[in-house]
This record gives sequence, C-alpha cells and structure tokens, in this order.
Amino acid sequence: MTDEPLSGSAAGIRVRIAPSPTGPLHVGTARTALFNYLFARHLGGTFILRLEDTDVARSSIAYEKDILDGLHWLGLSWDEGPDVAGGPDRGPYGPYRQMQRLDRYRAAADQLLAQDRAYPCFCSPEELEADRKAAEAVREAPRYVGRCASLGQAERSARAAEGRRPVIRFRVGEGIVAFDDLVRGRVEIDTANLGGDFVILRADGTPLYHFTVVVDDAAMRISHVIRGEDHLSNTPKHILLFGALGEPAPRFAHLPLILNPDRSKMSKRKSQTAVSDYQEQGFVPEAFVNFLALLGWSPGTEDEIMPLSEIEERFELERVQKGGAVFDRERLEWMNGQWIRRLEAEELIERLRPFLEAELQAGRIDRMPDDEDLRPLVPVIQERLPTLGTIGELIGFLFVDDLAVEPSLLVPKRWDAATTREALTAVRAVVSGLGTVSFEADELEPPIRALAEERGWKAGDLFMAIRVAATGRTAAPPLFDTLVALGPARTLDRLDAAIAALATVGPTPGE
RNA sequence: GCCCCCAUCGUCUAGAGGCCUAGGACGCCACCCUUUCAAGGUGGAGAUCAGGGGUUCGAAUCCCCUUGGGGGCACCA
Repeated sequence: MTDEPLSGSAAGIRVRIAPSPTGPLHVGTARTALFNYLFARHLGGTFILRLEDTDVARSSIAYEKDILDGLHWLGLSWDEGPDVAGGPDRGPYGPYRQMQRLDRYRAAADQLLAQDRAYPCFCSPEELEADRKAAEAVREAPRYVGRCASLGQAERSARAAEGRRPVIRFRVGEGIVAFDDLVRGRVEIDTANLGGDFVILRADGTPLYHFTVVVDDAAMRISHVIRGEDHLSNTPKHILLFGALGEPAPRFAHLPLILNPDRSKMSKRKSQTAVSDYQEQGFVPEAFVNFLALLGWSPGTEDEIMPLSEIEERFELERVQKGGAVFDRERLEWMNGQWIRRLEAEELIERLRPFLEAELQAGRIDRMPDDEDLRPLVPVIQERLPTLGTIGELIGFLFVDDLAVEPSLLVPKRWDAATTREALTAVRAVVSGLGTVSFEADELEPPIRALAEERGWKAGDLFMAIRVAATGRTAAPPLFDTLVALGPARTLDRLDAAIAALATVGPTPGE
C-alpha cells in the first residue's frame, strides 16, 4: 500500500459522512460531519453523504429526516447524496442509501467467496454464544474459533441440507496491519487481535457495517476516511477488506471522541446528544458549529468566535487534537450568547418567532407579538438571551393578559407592604399624569426619580416595586423600556392590580 | 481478559528543546458600570505541564517505564 503525499490540489479528495438512520442526529455524528466538511471545503474536495441503513430493524425515515434536517440546519452542505428524507439523491456514484446497493455487496461477497477470502459459516447463535462463554471462562478475548473455516464442499452441502442458513465470514489471516493515521501517526495492529474471521453477510443475505463501509468507500472513491476514534481498532478489518477486494485503501484520520462530563464516550444516558434538542432549546447554528469545531481543533491563535466560512479557510487536520474533549454546555451557552449578540435585529426577530409561537402554543403568553412589538425590544433583549428559548421568560409578561404576581415579591427587601402600596399609588399618579403622548423612557424616568427623592425612598427600591408590579419578576429588562413596551394603559392596570394585591398581604401598620 | 489510543488550570485549549517564573477562553471570585437581570470593562484564584527515569548545556515539548483515563473486541453502526 503506497500512500501518495497530500498535494495541495483538490484532485481526488473525496470524503463522506455516513450516518445510520437508527436515531436522531447525534452530536458526535455532527462533529464528524463538520470535520469532513471542513477538510473537503478547505482543500476544494468533495463531501458526500451516504446513509447506512442496513440495520433495517432500527432504521426509520423519521430518523433519516432528523439527520438530514440537522445537517442542513448546521449549514453543512454536501455535494453528493440525498438532500431530503426519502428523496432522490444526486451524484455519479449513487445510489447513496445502502439498502439500494445490496446487489453490490452481494457481488463483492461472491468475489471474496470465489477467491476463498470468505466462506460460509453455519454456526448457530447458540454455538457462538457458548464459544463466547468459554473464552470468558478462561479470561480470553472473545473470538470466532473457526469451526467452519475449513469445511469441505460436502460438509457445507450437508449443513445447508439441514436447513441451516449460513452467514459469510471474511478470512482475517495472519500478520500485522499498519497504517499512518493522519491525526495519530503510525498505528500497527496484529490481526490476531481482530477477534477472528468476522461476518460480512448475515444469514438473510444483508451485509454488515464493516463490509458495506469498505465496498462503498471503494466504489465511491473515498480518498480520506475521517471518523471517530471508536473506529480506530476496526480499521485493520477495513484495510484487509480493501486489499482482498483489490482496492486501494483510503487514508484514515481518527478524531478524538466527544465526552460526557465523566470522560466516557458521550452518550444519551449522560448527556444531551440529539442535535435537534439543542436547536429546540434555541442554540443558533453559528454557535453550535463554532463550538463543535473547537472541540478537538483549534486555529492555533486565540480566535474563538469564527463563522463557518473562516473555519473552512483555517481548518487543518494537522491541528486536530488527539485526546478526547468533554462537551461543556456552559461554554456552548456562552458562545451562543456571543452569536446571538452578533445577529442583525431583523434576523434576531425572525429567529425568535418559532420560540414565541411555542410560548403561545404552551399558553404561556396570550398574544403573538409582531415585528412592531419586537423591534424596539431588540436592544434590551439581545444581550440577555443565552438561548433563543429563554425569550419567554425574558419578555413573556408583555404579552400576557392577566399577570399573576406573587404579592410578597412586590415588597422590596427594605420596605413593608404599606410603604410599597403608598409608593405604587404615588407612582400611579405620576404615570397617569404623564398621559399617552409622553409615555417614553426619557419622560418617565425623571419624574419617578424625583418622586423617590422627594419621599426619601431609594430609587432602586422604588424601581423594584414597580418592576415586580409590571413584570411579575424581580429580574427583568430595564424598567422604563419595559413600561414603554407595556404601554400606559396596561402599566396603570398592573399598578392597580399590585396596589390591590398589597391590601391582602397582611395588616399594614399604622392603618 | 486481550488489543489499540490518549494524558497542559474543573472544562475547551496555546505550546511542535531555550521566547514558559506555562498564554487565552468558559466557569468561579472580587471590583467598576448600574434601577434589577444581563452585557461590557478591570483584576484575581486556578496546571510542581499525571508520576518516575533517561537524552540534552537546557525539556511541557524527544525516548522508555509506571499510573490513570478512554475506545474496540456482535448475524449494531
């Protein structure tokens, strides 16, 4: 096997992401897709999407849709393969769904069978299970014992006559398989540690992963296989198959794994692994992709916030980390905030709409805000959204008909109910005196500050009481912008409601 | 159990023999700004570079061992 050094040209650079539609798009798959995409785009190569759907029992069109939608959402465009779930695919090496390529695996298996590089195995699941148990008992690595490796034609016929349907196993043989991994350097593995001859075709004739991946990578002229480190130990199997099939092996690059906080391989049990979950929570794709790119790769400078286009320009496999990386959600949220703050106002409004609709659906707001409602709010919300999904708790109170306010919250820490009631009553008078025309932040603040001064109240305390009355919360966007957004009528209504609520808080001293 | 891979602040990382009394970012803690919450600014705590041997005038950087962690060993992908 001769490895051509990587020339600067794009000639022949073909990489692929090959997800299996047996679950929603996984963060790890997304990261692998991203790195393949970056590698291809940086070098002007071709990025291919292939669906590995041979596990029919677990595959579904719903997952296929989730995966394709997720990759599109992240902005990772591909040059060959299907674009929509269940839809047609494009590219000169199709079909790109493995279940539509069964004849090719069958043909490849026949070729190996004809050359005796593979053979039918009639061992029953029970026999295999017993072998496994036996190996375990003597504390040895489980491996296929080779019971059917040297069956003669007569014996095969006899077993077939018993009604046994054979699987097809590939002969692993002896020797050392070595390859130069683009991120790990030279890796050598003795074939004795591969677990024996492995199955390439099930008894029902459908092919298994290790086989399909090689047949397809060869057929699709894949030049570089960039995938998770969990495949490193399996790579010799693939190299052996390429050789047996008479095909040149691609170059390999094994990426570090994305980890749970406890440093085990990221899993659904311990982490949120579905990309769609992050989308639903209001992470923006710019941030998600930026974050993923920095999990295992760094530009070598202190730049962190980078758009995909810049990452494409700067990406190099040589700068990929070897050690696994913990998925740090806090850092993701920070990065998401960075990207939200960089959004144009109209763009932010656009992206917020589905989240506001969700609030409406859930009954947490009574009216869907329109662009006119939102536009003036952008400056105050933009720097307060860690995720788009928090929009409801941030400004939901503006679009609620009857605000439920916890009466005890109305009373500032240093005040009692009576003072609060008195203060809000005074504020009400000021506000109603201003009228509709002057209802702007600049007009509201001075008289209310003056009121505080005149009565000897700390402005902060007074503002807090008003804030809770108007929003139901102690933490909210800037008070006067909030009141303006609420409008004079509803501001007065809420002050009235708060004043009334305070009457029920308890006996007020001095009355 | 066997094989393979990995190892710099809690986390993501910079570092490719002297520029390192190890830099940045997240998180954390102060302070500033400030009507709350954020955002932003400034500063701080935080890594004897897993440990031990080498090599070298000199090692976070090279080699070996140990330890630790992870991954793989299916008629899953």
